[in-house]
Amino acid sequence: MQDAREQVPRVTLAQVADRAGVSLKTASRALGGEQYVSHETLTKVLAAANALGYRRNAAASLLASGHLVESIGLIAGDFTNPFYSALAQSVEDDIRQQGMHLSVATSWESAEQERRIVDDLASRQTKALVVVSAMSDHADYAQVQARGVPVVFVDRPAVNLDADSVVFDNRMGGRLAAQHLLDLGHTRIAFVGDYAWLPTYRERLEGMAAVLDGATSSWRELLRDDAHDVASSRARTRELLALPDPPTAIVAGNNRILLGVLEELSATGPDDAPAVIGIDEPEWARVMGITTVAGDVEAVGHHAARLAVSRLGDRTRPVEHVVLPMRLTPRRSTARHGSDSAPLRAE
Amino acid sequence: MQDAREQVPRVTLAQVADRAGVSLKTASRALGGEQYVSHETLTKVLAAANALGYRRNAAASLLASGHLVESIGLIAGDFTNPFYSALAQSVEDDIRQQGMHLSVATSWESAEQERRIVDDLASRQTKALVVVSAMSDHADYAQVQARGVPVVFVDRPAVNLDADSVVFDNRMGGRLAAQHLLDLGHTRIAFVGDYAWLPTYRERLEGMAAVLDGATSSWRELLRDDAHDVASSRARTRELLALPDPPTAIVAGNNRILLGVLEELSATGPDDAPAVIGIDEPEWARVMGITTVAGDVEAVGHHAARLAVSRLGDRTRPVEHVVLPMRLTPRRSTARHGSDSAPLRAE
DNA sequence: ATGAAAGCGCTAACAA
DNA sequence: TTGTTAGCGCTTTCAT
Repeated sequence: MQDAREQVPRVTLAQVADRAGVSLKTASRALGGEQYVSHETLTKVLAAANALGYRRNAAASLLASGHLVESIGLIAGDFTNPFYSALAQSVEDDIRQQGMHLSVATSWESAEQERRIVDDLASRQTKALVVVSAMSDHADYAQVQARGVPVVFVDRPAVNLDADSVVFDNRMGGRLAAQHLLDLGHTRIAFVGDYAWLPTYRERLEGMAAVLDGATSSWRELLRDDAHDVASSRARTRELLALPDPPTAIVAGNNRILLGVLEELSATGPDDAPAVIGIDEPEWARVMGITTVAGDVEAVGHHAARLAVSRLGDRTRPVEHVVLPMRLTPRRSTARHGSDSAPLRAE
Repeated sequence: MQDAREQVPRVTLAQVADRAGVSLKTASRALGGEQYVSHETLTKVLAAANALGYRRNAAASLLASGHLVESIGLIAGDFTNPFYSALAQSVEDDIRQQGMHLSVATSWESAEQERRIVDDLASRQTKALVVVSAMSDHADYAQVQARGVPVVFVDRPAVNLDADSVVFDNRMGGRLAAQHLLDLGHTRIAFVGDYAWLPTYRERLEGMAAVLDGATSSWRELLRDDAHDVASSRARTRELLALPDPPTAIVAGNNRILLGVLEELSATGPDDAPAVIGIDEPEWARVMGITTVAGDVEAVGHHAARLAVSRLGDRTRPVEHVVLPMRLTPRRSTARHGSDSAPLRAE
């Protein structure tokens, strides 16, 4: 199938015009859907184009007409994660209003894949990049910027690079979660987190530490990380529940992890299920009665779009770092003990 | 902010080269990150570019280098809906492997918005279109095809147009749901559906009718449609529950609707909560124990990508219509009465 | 309703 | 390491 594309030495408008026996411009008019083409010529040209398998060269068309490509690229983990798809949606909303397109690409949290995509996107088509980066150092992005492509870092700040960024106040998030549980009287508080190299992970942890280090000694034993998907989160949760003295509360580091924790709890089905707090606000948290700590993802998208576009217009403006607050929404997954507190019942 | 972009009369490479006191090509090399540029020149050029606010014209660059833009466009309702984001992800996977980009755009289920997007995408940048169409007639898409842009219709078939399509066997879905409930002894079966004009809605309904029309007379009174979002779905559900003789089972026409139904049930919290079946398979259905009827969304994406790309290579191949099966996954939301059947407990 | 010529802004060869 | 010269494939005038 790829062969099919490569064998064909790219039919041009000139060839179509030739075959149809008309001028270049006439063929252009016909294919472009302009007016002032007789029905007869139209038919001829369309037939010729079809026979030759003609396809307009977008670059040439754009160039000649003076239109700008104006598309911005979004690179994120994967769009199956509602956090990323919500982000994509809000960036798209903004970007399209400005008459630009949004190209999406998935890094699957791989730094190499990210680098490949950035090269591909930035070096040619894309005017600006919004990226949830899987890299731990961003010095290389300086080249991208030097080539005139602004980069906005989202959810995770840029390291060793001067660039716009939009992130949540993750320390605040960690603090809120920990404090809420502490207030409820929990002392055995577990945290199941994403990859340990993630700045979001670290900051959330720091926030929890700020609250818990003085209050309870055990929590660091109840720390689990590297739970980037549902399966690994379930495994970590299983471990925790199997402990001689299992946690009475679990904080799930993001929505994927939360899903894993809940699946495991629902499968295990202990009657004394631990309290649960999820970081992120997936759409199902409300029905499931899960207490969450989250920021406004839409706002992130809007800020990112705004920063990307504004830098397109003014390259000299100083770098901006937007930090958005997180807030806690209490629900029944952390309701007081004695009341109906189990988030789920067993199968 | 838009002004910022329009005021600037588009700086060209030539101007940058001028200002840096080098040749056009040297400037090109510097900005392009090629080798064979002295550090000194590089600095000069970068400074000039920066001062002028230069940004490379992607179209010109692409054209000159002979590279193809090769991006395909996906138009769907909105990517906040997990059905669409899963679709986007699987199309992106395939498309990127072929060295192409995926551009996404949201119609918000508006035919006019869709038309605008199609014009925008198809007439210039995009090589092929994958669309979940909000239109009820697709004759106009013939122009798009005539201009050499293949269109693949996904989830909803093309009307009055010869085009590739990938859809689910929605009648089968309706039948499966209805039969399952009938087998469980339900007679008051409600259906809360999406917009009535949607082919998916109609077909699912037809499937249910095929099973229920002979078996129970009441079900058509328990039919509600036009529930495209969570709020309207909640409203329809509330209506149904308020009926003198409320349904003992509810089929939710898609994942948004399902969420609404569940939210309403959870808020209302009747102890004799109705059985629930959701059409679609959102990631949270398993934890919540919701019986679902769904097809393989990833497969849809893969087929769509395959069809789009293959038609790029062979325009003469006959149109293909892929119909994918749906299957039912029984969970506790339709567990037999007497056992622990409530899908949720009240707040 | 159709055609001829002149570029769009950039990069690939080639030369220096 | 840098500069010169041709175009890339298409759309725009401006004719006719």
